[in-house]
Amino acid sequence: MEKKQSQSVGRKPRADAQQNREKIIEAAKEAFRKSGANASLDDIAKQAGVGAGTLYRHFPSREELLKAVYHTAVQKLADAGQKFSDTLSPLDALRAWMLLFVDYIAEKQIIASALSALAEDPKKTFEASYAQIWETIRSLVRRAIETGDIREDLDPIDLLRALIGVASISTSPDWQESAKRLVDILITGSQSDK
Amino acid sequence: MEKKQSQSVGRKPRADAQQNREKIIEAAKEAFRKSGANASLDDIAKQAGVGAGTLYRHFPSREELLKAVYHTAVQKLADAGQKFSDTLSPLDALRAWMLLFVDYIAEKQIIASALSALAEDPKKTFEASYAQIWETIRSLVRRAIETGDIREDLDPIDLLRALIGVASISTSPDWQESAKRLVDILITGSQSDK
DNA sequence: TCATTAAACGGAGGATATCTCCGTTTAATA
DNA sequence: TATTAAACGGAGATATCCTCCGTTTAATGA
Repeated sequence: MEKKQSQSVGRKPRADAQQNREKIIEAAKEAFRKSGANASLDDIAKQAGVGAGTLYRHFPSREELLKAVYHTAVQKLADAGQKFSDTLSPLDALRAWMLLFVDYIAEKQIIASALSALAEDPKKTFEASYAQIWETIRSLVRRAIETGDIREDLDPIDLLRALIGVASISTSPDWQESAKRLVDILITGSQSDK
Repeated sequence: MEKKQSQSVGRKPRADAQQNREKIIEAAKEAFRKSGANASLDDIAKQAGVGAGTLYRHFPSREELLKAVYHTAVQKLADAGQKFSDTLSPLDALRAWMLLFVDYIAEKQIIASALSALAEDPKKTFEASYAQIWETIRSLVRRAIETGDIREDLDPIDLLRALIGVASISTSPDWQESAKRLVDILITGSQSDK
């Protein structure tokens, strides 16, 4: 027998595949934000500069695409937490991350409710992401407590709850502004007494 | 001028219109349950035995139809509360209603998340229904307290929370059974000490 | 009971969206 | 550079949405 199947296990994945995947997710994020969760998939493909076939190969269903957008957002949030930790003071890092979290909630609203409607098991879909976010803020807060910038008795979940709460009320269209002001208040209120 | 517009304000609405409306809601309820919130509207019309035009005249959008299904369910729940009050002992009435509430949650899950995804303002969409349900259980519990069947310090909302909680966990497909067993436990636990 | 009429009906069909199929292109490999 | 398997694109088959308008029918009053 000669070479047969060179080494079918070991061929690098094509670079364009991954790129296209990312372009599609980016276009989808925009489209969902602008047109809601029912945005045309063909349009998203067009916007991303790929054929419909490519979109459907990567994401066989709308649900898959929504999940991908969602998980990408969560991943970015976690990555940003790490980056802020590495480059900013503990307090500034926490503040910066909380501001980012506000944007994230805005993005999430539409995606999350669409996913709840479509997903086989919404619970399972979100579990991993909850954990990731939780871990990120926990780490940011711990760091700020260790340097004495933040009160020892601060429970990180209180911060998340406050932000999510504001977003949930979201009665006026300027809730994002209000949420950002809240971040300052929370940061101030969370600092050590001295 | 002669008769002109007989009395354009005072002509009875046609009986078939209301009937068709109800047939459509019934068919939609089934379809959403079986095929999810994206069930084909043309199919629903067919199933209800009406033309597509009729469906769209009654419910110009999917959202309108979902709302109608939802509100109908809530209304039935409230009506049943009244009926149980009139025909059963306070304790049996409360038990019967809680069992019905379990079925309602099952129905609601898919509708509610679809509505959250579609509705202009989900909050507003649900507010009235919350109030209606709240009022119903409050009345059932008060009645049972007055006859001494239920402990005076029982807060009705605890019962709702417990049931909704079970439904939200809903990890296994037999959660409805589990919820029904819970009803018995709750009823027993809520009775007066003597 | 019957003529009148406005309301309601039905469903064909145009517009739009979904999703597949397959011939073509291209990145990896030797 | 030749080979090849993976990835691509987009035409078009299928499905769904939704409107338009000719037809039917329930209410009314003579």
